[in-house]
Amino acid sequence: MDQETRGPGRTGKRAPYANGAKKRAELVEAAFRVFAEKGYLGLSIRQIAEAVGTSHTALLHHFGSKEALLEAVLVLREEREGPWRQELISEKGLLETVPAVMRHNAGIRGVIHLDATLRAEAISPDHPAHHFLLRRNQDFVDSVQSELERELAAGRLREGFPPAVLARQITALVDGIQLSWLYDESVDMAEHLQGFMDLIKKT
Amino acid sequence: MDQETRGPGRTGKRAPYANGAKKRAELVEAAFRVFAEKGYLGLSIRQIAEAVGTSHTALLHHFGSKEALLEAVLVLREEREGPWRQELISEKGLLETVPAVMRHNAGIRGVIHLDATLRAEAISPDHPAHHFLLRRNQDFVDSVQSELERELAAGRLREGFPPAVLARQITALVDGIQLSWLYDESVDMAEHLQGFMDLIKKT
DNA sequence: GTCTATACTGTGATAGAC
DNA sequence: GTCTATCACAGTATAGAC
Repeated sequence: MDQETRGPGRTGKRAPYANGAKKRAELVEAAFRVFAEKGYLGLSIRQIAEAVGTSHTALLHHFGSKEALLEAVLVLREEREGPWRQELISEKGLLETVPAVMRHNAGIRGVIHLDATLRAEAISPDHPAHHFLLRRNQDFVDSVQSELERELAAGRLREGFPPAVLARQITALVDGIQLSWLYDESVDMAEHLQGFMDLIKKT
Repeated sequence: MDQETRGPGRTGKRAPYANGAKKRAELVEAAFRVFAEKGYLGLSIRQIAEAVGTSHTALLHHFGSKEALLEAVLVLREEREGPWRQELISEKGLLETVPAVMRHNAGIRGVIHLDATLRAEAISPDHPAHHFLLRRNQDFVDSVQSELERELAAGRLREGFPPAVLARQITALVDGIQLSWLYDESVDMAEHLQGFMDLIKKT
């Protein structure tokens, strides 16, 4: 949650996670792999700990709660994929990037499953991951919207459809299609997003 | 789940739920009201039982499991709203009905919350409500698709966009926008669905 | 700082008395 | 049909060993 910018703990005493940051990072990494490979099927922290190779209390020592661990996994994913997405956007533009992201997501089912589950669980404002997920979603909407404004200014979009609405539609479509796909993998996520891009493109 | 057509139990002995059906229906009705009014916030069956006015074991006796109760609530909702939706479609057509349904859903937040939560929880195929939700979703996609084909044949839709893809996009958009709205009620669900309808309409 | 051991509360579920 | 125990399991909190 609150990992302020702070150099790798040289002093080794004052700050929490001064040396523990390394161990913590390993655990998140391992947990990420467990989710990505074995999927998210209502795993208890005891099961996660076993798959990762520690005790469940050790996990809690580093993360404080189960939800905090789950959130840390999603943060890791964001850190890992954010730059890659941004690069792809500036290379190929938004209209090609979104379907490409969907193709990529089809390869990390467990993480997408975790994402969908946590997002529904965290609807209540007092859920520990609520604000993180709300912010992440809003950031995504904002980033899509600014790209849409660029495309619109370049004359590549149909007129009369406000980017703010289109941005939220795209975001919602991603969420909804991922849910559909989690229920039935024969749903082609990229195709459905590509279809939407074709709808808003100037003919 | 398996409420076959069966007259109100006259004999009062052989069939399960012969007399219990009345009590069961009351319980579902009460549970529905609890969700619609107080919202779904990780309620335990003990809390639901208290709000409904029974013991949690009585609920389990009638429904077998918590998920079965939740599913029964969604079945009740389907039975209640299905006919209304169908009527609206034949009156106003699909393009006006979908936004109208979103306006209606904005008035039953707790049920929408329950729906979103259960849908994410039931992704795993061995979840008790998995097949019900998969079928309900597929039925919705099919029904939207056949309406789109009618609209297309009537010349009211842009050409080159297969109804099968559009139908799934609309379904996913409904799911995704409802999620967005659960996080932030200032999101206008009807507006976003109306916007999509405008995108696929023939100009 | 890191981890183990242990116990506490609440969950969904089951068995059996009435 | 309903209620009283009781169950195994969940997430969590704390004390203390290394």
